[in-house]
Formats: sequence, C-alpha cells, structure tokens
Amino acid sequence: MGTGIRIMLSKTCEYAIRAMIYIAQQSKNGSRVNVKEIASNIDSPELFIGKILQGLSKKGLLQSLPGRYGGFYINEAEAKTSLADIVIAIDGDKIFKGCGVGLGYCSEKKPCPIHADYKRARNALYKIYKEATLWQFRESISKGEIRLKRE
Amino acid sequence: MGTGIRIMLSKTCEYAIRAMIYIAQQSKNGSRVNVKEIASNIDSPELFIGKILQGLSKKGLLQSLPGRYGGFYINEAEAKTSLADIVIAIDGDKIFKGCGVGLGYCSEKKPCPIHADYKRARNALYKIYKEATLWQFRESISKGEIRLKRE
DNA sequence: TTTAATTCAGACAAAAACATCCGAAAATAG
DNA sequence: CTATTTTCGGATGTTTTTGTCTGAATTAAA
Repeated sequence: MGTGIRIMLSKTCEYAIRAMIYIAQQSKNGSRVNVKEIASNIDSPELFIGKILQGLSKKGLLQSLPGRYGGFYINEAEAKTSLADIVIAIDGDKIFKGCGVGLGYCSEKKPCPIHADYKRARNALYKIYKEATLWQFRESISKGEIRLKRE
Repeated sequence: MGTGIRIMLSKTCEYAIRAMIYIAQQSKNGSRVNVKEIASNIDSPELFIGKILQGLSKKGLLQSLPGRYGGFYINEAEAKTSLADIVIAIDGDKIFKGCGVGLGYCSEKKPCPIHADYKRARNALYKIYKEATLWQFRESISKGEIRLKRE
C-alpha cells in the first residue's frame, strides 16, 4: 500500500550521501571525479546523480569544474559537512520536526499521546546524523571498513 | 528536491492511524461509523480512506459491515492494536529495519559508521509505536486531550 | 586554435504514490 | 419485497518522485 514510516532515506538522499562520501574520499589527494565514475562506484543512475550533485554544488556543499578533465571534488572545509547538512540541503529542515502521528497542531502545549517519547527518539536520530561527517566516513573507507555499493 | 528522511508517516499511514483512532473511539458504545463521517472527522479524502480501511479490514484490524446502517467498527480485542501494527499492515515490517545511510550490505558484521547508534535510536522509535495502542488514544480523546483533524 | 570530455540547464519520460469514479453486492427499515 | 444506504472491487485519473535526453557552455590538452 503506502510508504509508511521511513526511518530511512529517500532515493535522492541516499544517492546524495553515498556520492558525497565517495567524492570526499577521492578528493583526499586532490583529484576530481566525474559523474560516470561516481555512478559506477555507488550504484546509482548516472544522469540522476549528476542532477543531484549540481544542486548540492550550487548550495556550496562541494566544488565542480566543467570541461575536459573536470568533475566534482570536496575540499578540506567541505569534508566537515554532516549527513544532516546533506539531508537539509535536499529537503529543508522541517523533516527533523513534526509529530509522530502526523497531527499538525501537536506541540508542547497540545501534545499527542506519544509526543514526549517520540521527540526524544527523533532528537537522538538527528544528533546521529549531525555528528556523522564526511571526514569520518573517509577514514572508514580507507581502512576498508565500508563499501558504497548497494550490496 | 527529494523527500529525505521521513521520521514521519506517509499520507496513507497518517490517514490510517487517524481513522483507526477515530473508529476505536466511536466504537466504545458499539456504534458503527461510515467513511463520510470518518473522513470529515479526520480531514482526509473520503474515497481514499475508504480504500485504505477496506485493506485493513481484510487483514482483520477492524470490522466492516456493508449495507444501510453499515460502517466500520473496532471491537475490544482490536482496540489493543498498536500503531506499529497498523504501519506494518500497510507497508510490511522491513521499514523497521534497514541501514541509516541506505547501504544494503550493512549489518552487525559489516556495519556502516553510524550503525550502532542508529540502530539504538531506531529501536527506541519502534518501541514507541509498538507500545502506543488504540485503547490508549481512546482515553486521550475522551478527556479532550487530542484532536484528530490536521490543524 | 582545434578537439575531446566534461558540467550545466531545461525539457521530457517513467514509475510510484495519492486520489477518484462507477457499478455491483449486501444489509436493513418499512 | 422494495427502496435506500452502505461497503466492495476494479478501473481510471492526478501528482510527486525518480530517472533520461539533448544541446549548449566550459575547460584544458595537444
């Protein structure tokens, strides 16, 4: 039927995060990567991840250079970007708020039955995404601890 | 751009949960409610919530009776249904699993950098939905503590 | 300066989620 | 039994998300 609770990412966010992690890793030695290479290394549709990165580039989350031998890269400052930053760049920050049952009026003053517990759990999740930086993932990849392909 | 992390519900789930809470409340005195009444009380598209409830009825989460003076209702046993039960009926239980970064291979043996923290937060959320029953909401509504309309 | 390889921009296309329509079957009051 | 009101089932329509195509602008090597 529907899509339900998605304590997971939209495709767009998943692709964006994986691509950013990959680019951050490849940028260590200053090299640029093009969308073809990115797509094949993170298992994503090539033209789609291109579009997504163009958007993130406009917002200053990474650098891009057109033309031959061009591509995308992430500098030292940008490697401090958190997963929460990426999510917010794509969808805005309203997704880190909101009622657990979808009631618009729900608030501290008029809480729904699960309001307090839910808020605590949701904030914990936000903290996790906020503290996870590209830099941190870069280390993990170098050690061979993680892969960016889907399987 | 995309949809991002949705620590919130799809429309379908939101409608389903609000409708179930409303029906449970109205069923206290044994009366049935029809889709028109449900839709107007929870602010949802009438024909759409009808379809959703038909599905939940088939799965045994509530009762339905066709014909004049028919409608939907929830008996005492069904009032023990949790929000997690509703979500699972609509989308299956895979949504309560899955990696926080969307990596298919991510597991205890091959964890992504946020695996452990994320799992803890996700499980806390599941617990909240699992422990929130229709019965519990029924009490809150009677006391006038919550409303089911969107605003 | 030419050429090849790339990002960029905007239109287009496909798939999934959300929502509606219509006619049939069922139930009940009168 | 009849009339009325409801759910049920399947097709259809709309909107959002996801994914693709095409051509122009950009860059640097040769």
